[in-house]
Amino acid sequence: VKRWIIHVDMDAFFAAVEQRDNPELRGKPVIVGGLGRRGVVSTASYEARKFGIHSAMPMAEARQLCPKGIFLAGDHSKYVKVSADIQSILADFSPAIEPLSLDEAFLDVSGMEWLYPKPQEIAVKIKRRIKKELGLVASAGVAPNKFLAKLASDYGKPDGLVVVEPGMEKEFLRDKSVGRLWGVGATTAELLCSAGINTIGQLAKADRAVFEKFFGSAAAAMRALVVGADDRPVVSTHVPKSMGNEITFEKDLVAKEEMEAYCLALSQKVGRRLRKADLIGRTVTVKIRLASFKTLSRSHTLDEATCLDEKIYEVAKSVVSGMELAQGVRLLGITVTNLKPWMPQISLFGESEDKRLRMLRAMDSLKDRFGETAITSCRLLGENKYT
DNA sequence: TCTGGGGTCCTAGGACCC
DNA sequence: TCTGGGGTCCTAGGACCC
Repeated sequence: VKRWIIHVDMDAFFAAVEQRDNPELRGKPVIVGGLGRRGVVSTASYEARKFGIHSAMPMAEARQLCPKGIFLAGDHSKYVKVSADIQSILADFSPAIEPLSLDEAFLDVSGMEWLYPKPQEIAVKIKRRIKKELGLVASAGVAPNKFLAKLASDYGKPDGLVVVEPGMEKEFLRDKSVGRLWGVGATTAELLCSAGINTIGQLAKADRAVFEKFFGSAAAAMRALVVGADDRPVVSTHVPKSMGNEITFEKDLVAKEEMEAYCLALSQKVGRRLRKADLIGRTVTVKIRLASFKTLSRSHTLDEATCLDEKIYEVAKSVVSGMELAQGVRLLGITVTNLKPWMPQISLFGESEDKRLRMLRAMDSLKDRFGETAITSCRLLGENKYT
């Protein structure tokens, strides 16, 4: 039961889209990310990477490294559209597509030998079409499973196409660092390093007890992964488990009233997204990051699931007002979990809440048609600096 | 150079029920 | 009279991913 999985990953996606759409940016260091005081780098073009700039780096640091760089806020809705264009190209090659983010996806292309004797022919065609039709460069990895395909696409970047043939798994993995393993991040990699384990090859030689110690319940899966075994299927249907929005302030907040105003704006954002997705949720979680960077979360589970702004806000507000905060607040977030589909046929709310839902949906559609500023609640009038 | 915003999954303690 | 054990839900925190 041999599988062939392709992982397609766009090169420097956001920066590449900006360079595509503005020829003056081509060949130059372009950095897309937050432009505010506390912004971080989202994507750096390859020209910018030469200066040592990379994703998640604070913008201030990036500016130090490359003062002449071109710094852009980026345009998320544009990237969503380009992502859809990429997906529709992928859909011409297999119905089994699993997007991982806007710029990468897995494809299961097993059993297509009658059309393409070799799976890399599919990857070549995909790369060619993305280049020709979208003017963008993608890297691809072709392998018997997801883990290897993802590693392979990364290995050839940029403009790469790397195939891992069955039987070559261990050799391909041997010298890769343990941090490349799925689920091994900075914390675990550091622990492994301290134990003298730096490469996947070294980890593969370790005995069972070592895996138990470092990975606990994931030990068995990890032992499979280090020898290149991974039977996770490509799953094309995704059911969201949570939906949330958060904001980091330019200056830390101290006043509770200000925090509550942001709670309202965030609740409205989350509520609208829930309604758009036809979802309702029972648990509201408020996330607060203090000036010290210590992060707190407080959640409350309702009796009935909701997608109404004011229900979410009510919980968020009471949580925030009840907290004793000895420090300024640098981040505030609201997330709704415990989600389930909202059935338009059945009224899940009382009559007045159904009415309120119809009102909110009408406002949603006005905003869709005329823009976010088309309509605002009285509560926010005069305070729209928060939205 | 002080550290974004969108998520997923896991753990562990306590409440609560039978 | 001084004490069980399993299952499930809720909550808080943390690692990890792009």
